[in-house]
Amino acid sequence: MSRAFFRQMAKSTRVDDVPSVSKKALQEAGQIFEGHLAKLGLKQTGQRRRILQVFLGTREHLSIDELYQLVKKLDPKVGVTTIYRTLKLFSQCGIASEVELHDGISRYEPQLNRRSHHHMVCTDCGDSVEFFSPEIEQVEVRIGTKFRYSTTRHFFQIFGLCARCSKKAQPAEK
Amino acid sequence: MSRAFFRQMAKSTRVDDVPSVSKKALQEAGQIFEGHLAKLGLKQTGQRRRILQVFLGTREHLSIDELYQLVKKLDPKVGVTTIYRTLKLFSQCGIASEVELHDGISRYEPQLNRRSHHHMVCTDCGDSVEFFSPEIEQVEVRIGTKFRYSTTRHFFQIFGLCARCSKKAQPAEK
DNA sequence: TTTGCTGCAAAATGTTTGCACGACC
DNA sequence: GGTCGTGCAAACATTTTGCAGCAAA
Repeated sequence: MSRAFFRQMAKSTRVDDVPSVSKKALQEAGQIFEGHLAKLGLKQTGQRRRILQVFLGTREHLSIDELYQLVKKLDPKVGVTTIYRTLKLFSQCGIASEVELHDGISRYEPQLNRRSHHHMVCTDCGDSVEFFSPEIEQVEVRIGTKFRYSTTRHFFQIFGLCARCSKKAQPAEK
Repeated sequence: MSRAFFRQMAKSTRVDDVPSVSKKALQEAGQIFEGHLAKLGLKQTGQRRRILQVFLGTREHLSIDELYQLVKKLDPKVGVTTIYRTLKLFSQCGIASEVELHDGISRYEPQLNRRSHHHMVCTDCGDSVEFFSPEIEQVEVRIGTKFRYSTTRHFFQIFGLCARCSKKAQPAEK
């Protein structure tokens, strides 16, 4: 029963511009998503499958609109509304995580593929750097245990000025 | 020259509902702000002074509207627009930091008073725990150095289920 | 006196909602 | 067949912008 979802997804894969996903990731996410839908009494649909597939093929923090554009290449008939609603579902079951980049736009990225990477964002020019940090994982575990939370994810982001912008700001500083 | 700002601010303080600020904090922030304005060739105004004063008296992540309501008690004539513009200035010079609580609303909190505390939030019931973690500071420093960013702050938040909610969820899980 | 600031209202942006039709189970 | 999902358009909420009068330097 749990495989139906994945099999159906595999069928609908064949558009050039849409990034491709590894079977394994697709299967893993498909199962999680299917389980989540079942738990809530929701249905599997073509749109949800396609959005998941496209979404999993991405890496960078995607705005709703960017994902919308990508999905439209695979299925021109989808509406933005569906993207919003579906991403909310992804978020709920841990397939997607929301990334706030300071620009007032909601951004999401796949959570399953990419374990724990974080962003450092320049508050002036908006440039960002990606980094990894195992300590952060450990903190999540430690704090979770301490307060008896079963943790699912975390959000960590550093803000500051990138080299260029801080150079620009320095001379005027007294 | 650098004290004028603080002195003027002190004068305008006397409304009951508005949280009070310590002189020290007010002075420190006032100087930073004044310097920032000077650097950009901007002017000191009564509104900016009052907004700073009210803002410094707060602790929790404030939405623009919440701050707006507070400021109006002190000065009923201010407009929201001014709050937006002024908070942007606070942000720029490190007096305020933006806090994204994943609810689509921009929130700010004083950066100078409160050092590095974090939250762990239950995604089911919304309950939250506050905790401190020195490792996180270290990561900020290390990553900042590595990529030549001059960091000003970070945001760290853990998500999961609190003890009660995870107990509730267990039995249904297969 | 010059330049920047303010508040208002209008505009722009991002997101949510109501609804009729269509798809899934 | 019943329920849930979809896309559209309208509604909503938040934030930004243009502008005329006001205030600080």
